[in-house]
Amino acid sequence: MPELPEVETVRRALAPVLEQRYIAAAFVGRDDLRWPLPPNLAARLQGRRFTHVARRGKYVLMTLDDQNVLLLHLGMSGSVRIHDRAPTLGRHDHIMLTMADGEQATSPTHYVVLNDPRRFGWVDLFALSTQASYKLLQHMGPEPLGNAFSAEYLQTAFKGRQGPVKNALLNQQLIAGIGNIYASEALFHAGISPRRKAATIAGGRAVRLAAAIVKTLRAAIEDGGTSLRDHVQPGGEIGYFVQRLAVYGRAGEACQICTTPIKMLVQSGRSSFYCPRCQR
DNA sequence: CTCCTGACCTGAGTGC
DNA sequence: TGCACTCAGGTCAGGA
Repeated sequence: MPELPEVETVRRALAPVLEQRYIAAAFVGRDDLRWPLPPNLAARLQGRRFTHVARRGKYVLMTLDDQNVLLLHLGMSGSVRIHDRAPTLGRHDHIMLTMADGEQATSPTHYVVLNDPRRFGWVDLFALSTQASYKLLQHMGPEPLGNAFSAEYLQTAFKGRQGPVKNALLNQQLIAGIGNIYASEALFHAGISPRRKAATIAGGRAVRLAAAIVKTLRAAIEDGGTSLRDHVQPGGEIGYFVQRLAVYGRAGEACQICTTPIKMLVQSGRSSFYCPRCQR
C-alpha cells in the first residue's frame, strides 16, 4: 500500500527512534523477501548506530555510522511497527531491530519490526559512497515535492509518450513515489482523464497536473502525520492510515464535484478510477 | 527506447 | 462452514 505519503510517514516515525541510537540486537527471520537479503545482515547491523533516516521515492534510506546505508522498500504489503516493549513476533514479522542509547543494550528504548505478508518488499545494505550509482536509485525521477519538479518538467518528461498519462505517472523513472492510488487522485484533482495520452500533457494541463500532484501528496502526508500522532502508540503500525480519497475505490459513488457516478477501468492490469464528466 | 504482460506471494472478501 | 475464485496500494524480466 505504501506510496510516497505512506513511506514518508514511516520515515518520520522512524527518524526519532533510530537516529543517534544503537542497534543493540538485530533479528532477521529469513534469508529473502522479494530478493535475497544481504548475507550476514543481522551481524552487520549489530552494534551500529544510525546517523540519518531519509526517503527517496518509495524507499527509506537509513545511514549507519559505518558509512553503510540500510535500504527498505515496503512493496505492496510491508509495514513497520514500533514497540517500546519486546513484542511477540508473528509469522510475517521478518526483521526486528532492538534499539538502545548505548552500545551496551542494558535498557532498550524501542523495538522496530518489519512485517510483510506478501514479501514483495526488500531490504539491502550498501556503501554510502555508492548510493548515487545504486541500481535501484540512479534512474529514479525527481521528487514531486522537491525543487526539480514543475509543470515544465512534467511536460518535458511526458513528451513523445504514447501511453496513457496514468501509466506515465506510475513510472518511477519519470516521477518518484506516485503509486496507483495517488495517480488516480491527482488526475481527478487536475480534471484529466487517465486515458489521455501522456504526450498531450502540456501548457495548462501540465500546470494543473503538477499542482494536483503536489497538493494530493501534501494532503496525504498531513493525514499520515495526523494518524502518526493519534495512532503510533506502542505497538502502533506505521504505514497505513485513513485517507481522504476522492475517487480511488469509489466506483459507482457520486463524483464530489458533479455527482456523476465514478467509473473504474483497467490500464496495464491496474485499476484506475475517474469521473467521466469532470476528467477529459 | 517504449509499452504491455506475466510473475512473484499471502490474505481478505465474495459467491455458491 | 467450506471451497473456489478474484483482487490488492509494487516492481522487474521478457518479448513485441
